[in-house]
Parts: sequence; C-alpha cells; structure tokens
Amino acid sequence: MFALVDCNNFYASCERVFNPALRTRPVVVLSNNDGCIIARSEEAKALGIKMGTPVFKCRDLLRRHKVAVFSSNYPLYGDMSSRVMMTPAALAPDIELYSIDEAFLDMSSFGRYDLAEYARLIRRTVRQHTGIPVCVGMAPTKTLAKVANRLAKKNPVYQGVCLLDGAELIASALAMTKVEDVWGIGRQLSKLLSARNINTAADLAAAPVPWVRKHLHITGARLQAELNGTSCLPMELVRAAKQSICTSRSFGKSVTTFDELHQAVATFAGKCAVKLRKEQAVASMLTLFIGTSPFDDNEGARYWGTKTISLPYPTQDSMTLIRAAQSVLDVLFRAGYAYKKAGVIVSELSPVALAGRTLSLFADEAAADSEQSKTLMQVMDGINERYGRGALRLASENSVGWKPNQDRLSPSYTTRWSDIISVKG
DNA sequence: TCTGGGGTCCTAGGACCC
DNA sequence: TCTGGGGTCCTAGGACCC
Repeated sequence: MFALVDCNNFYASCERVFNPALRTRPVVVLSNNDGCIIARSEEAKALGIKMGTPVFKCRDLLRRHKVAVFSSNYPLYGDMSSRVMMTPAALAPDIELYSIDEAFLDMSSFGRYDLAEYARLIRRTVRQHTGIPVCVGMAPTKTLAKVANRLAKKNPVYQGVCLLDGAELIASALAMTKVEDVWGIGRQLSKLLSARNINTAADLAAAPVPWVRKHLHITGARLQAELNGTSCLPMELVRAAKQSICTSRSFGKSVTTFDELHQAVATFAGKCAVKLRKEQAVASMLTLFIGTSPFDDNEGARYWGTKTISLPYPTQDSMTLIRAAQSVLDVLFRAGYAYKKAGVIVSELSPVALAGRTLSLFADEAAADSEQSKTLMQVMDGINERYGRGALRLASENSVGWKPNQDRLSPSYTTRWSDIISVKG
C-alpha cells in the first residue's frame, strides 16, 4: 500500500497559518512577477477563479469579493514544506518527497494497522504541528493513491482521508474519476482518449492494452497497469541527481537596453552557480534564452532567441558561468526589442566529486575549477548563508532595471528575523 | 498596462559503429 | 533466387508534472 499526503491549497494555506484573519476570506497567491493566479483557497475556487488566470482579467472579481492577494513567497513555502514533511516522515518507515506539497509513504508494512485510522492520525498531526491542512489517499499503487487523495479532497464526506483497499471500492472510485483527472493524463492525451470514447479512469483501465501501448506509449501502459492494481512506480527514496538547473524570470517592466539585459543575464547565471554548488554538481553546457512578450499582437515586435554553448570545462564557478552567459548574450541580443523575459539553463551536470579527473587535451588549459575559485565560492556562499542572500554578490549581478513585480509579498515568517520584527513593530 | 518557474521522460529518425 | 545483426548517440519535438 501507498499513501499520498497532499497539502490543501498549499501556498494559500501557508499564508493563512500566520495570518488567522484570512481564515474567513478567499485567498489567492500569484506567480512570480504577480502575473497569474497559481494558488487558491476553497473560497477563491468557489468564486470561479481558475488556476493560471492572469490577474488583470479578474481584478474586478478580486476586489468585489475582498479576496486577499499575495505575491508568491517561496522562502516561506519551502520552509513550511520541510516542516510539514517531518510528520509523515516520522510516522512511516519510508517517505518519497514528491513535490513541495506532496509526499508518498510506503505503507506495505502496516498490514496489522487500521489504515484509515492511521491516515487520520497523519492528517491530525500535520495540522497540529504546522497549521497546514492535508488530505491522505491510500491505495495499492501510487496512481490509485493519487485517485484516492483527489476524492478525499473533493468530497467532504471523506473528511480528508480516502482508503481504496478493495476491488469494489477501487472500481467505483475509477468510475467517479474523469480521465483528464488521472495522474499523467494531460490536455492532449485526454483529447485523444475522449475521441475514442474513453472518458473515465474506469474506461482507461478497461481499454485494450495494445491500443494503450501504441498511443499512450510506455508511460501510458504503466499508468493503465497501475489503475488496474499492478504497481509499476516504485518509491523513490533518494532524490535523483538533477540533470539541469534553470533560473529564469519575467521582467517587471520591458527591458530595452543591452546593459540592463546584461545584468539580468549575469544575475541568472550567478543564481545557477549557487544552485549548482548546493547540488554539489558541475555543469558542462549553458543555455541562454531571451525574449519579448509572446502576447504582443505585432508579430514584428516579437523575438525569441536561444543558444547553447559548451563550457570550457565542467564548472560551478560564478564568474566562469556569468562570463559564458554574457558571451552568449552578445550573440543573441538584437537591439530595438522590448525584452520581457530571460533565463539561463545549465546542463550536462555531473557530481563535483568527479570534476577535475578529466584533463584538458591541451596541457596549458584548465580542466576544472581552480582551488582558488573553490575557496572563493565557498567564502561567498558562507557569507550569504550567514548574512542573507545577496549580501555578497558579483558587481555584474544587478536587478535595478528588470526586477520582477512583487507588490504583495507577505513576510518570510519562518526564515527572516527582520521580517518578523517589522511585523511586530 | 497586465499572461510563472522549474523540472522530467519518451519517441522517432538520422547517423554512426563493429 | 538472394542482400545481417546488434547496437549507441544525438536532436527536435511532444507530453507531462507541480
């Protein structure tokens, strides 16, 4: 058996924990740059606000119903996530942290327990320890645990806990679940399926296996088996090493000058370097992309440029990565456009422990970050760890011209002393 | 005026190897 | 008449997840 513990309306719930006055108000949280709505409390959902709606399209509705609107506060959500996960981690032998607000638990050794009662214990304890409401779904496969969790969320009769532990229960759960709500079935596949009159999870479970294998490929075949009770997706107890790391942002206002774009690109490359060091990895490739708004009606005003280069050697050094990104910008930049977004991706990652083993073909070229670079980066990370992000940065990292909008940011209640003090004051 | 960010996996086809 | 077998790597594109 697998359990899926999934936080309810996670970002909105995080905002509520430290602001009880919000408990009776609809709450929404915005994407970076305050563009779209990406989290909604139940009340906000009831107002008909859809996931991903651009704020400017529902500004009136938000005002009319006195919806509390927040910029996204990732330091807060990330920290709350790790607090939430401590409880299920303590209550089950194995946990897979699946996303910021979800975890799978291995319940296979709980044969002698009342599983529904245990699920209620998990739910109650998370709520008590963190203030975050969660739902728990349990079933013989991960995909069915997802189905169970969804039912627990949607239907109040479950009171936040749904256990699917028999053929009949599973069959009726599948019949109640639309195929597009199944984990792994997105917009395109559900279109394909409905054209074949496959409309519920039960229909998909019963569809001819060769047809599923042909049109939904190996992932779809696995999914179908999971719906039929055969577990194909094992617990993944250690997070796999990252294959790529991306830092990208939309800009608060259009950027037209090379200098401002240059600073943005340097900042993103610098952030990628920090993430690389945190991951204890080095990168061999770097991709830069820059672009205008894709929503501009004037097609001549649109531009999207992207280019990937090999780095001189696998590196996690901020200066090397920033210089590389800037050299790509020299190639991609076109004057006369109103840039709205840029990003840096580092890829071909390998563990830092392996770096430096490969020598350069040309003896006089460096093949890895120097000892000096390593020490310098260590000092920089240490200072920023102690005095806060951005306390020490390279001169080219600058956010004056392109800073994303973040007008409705809540305090970082759990990670920043200065924010708490200002709240009190 | 105004539209997110960060990831993964799979397939198909071409090109190549011995 | 008849023309091998077994692979890898790379890339672009598509689909999905939260």
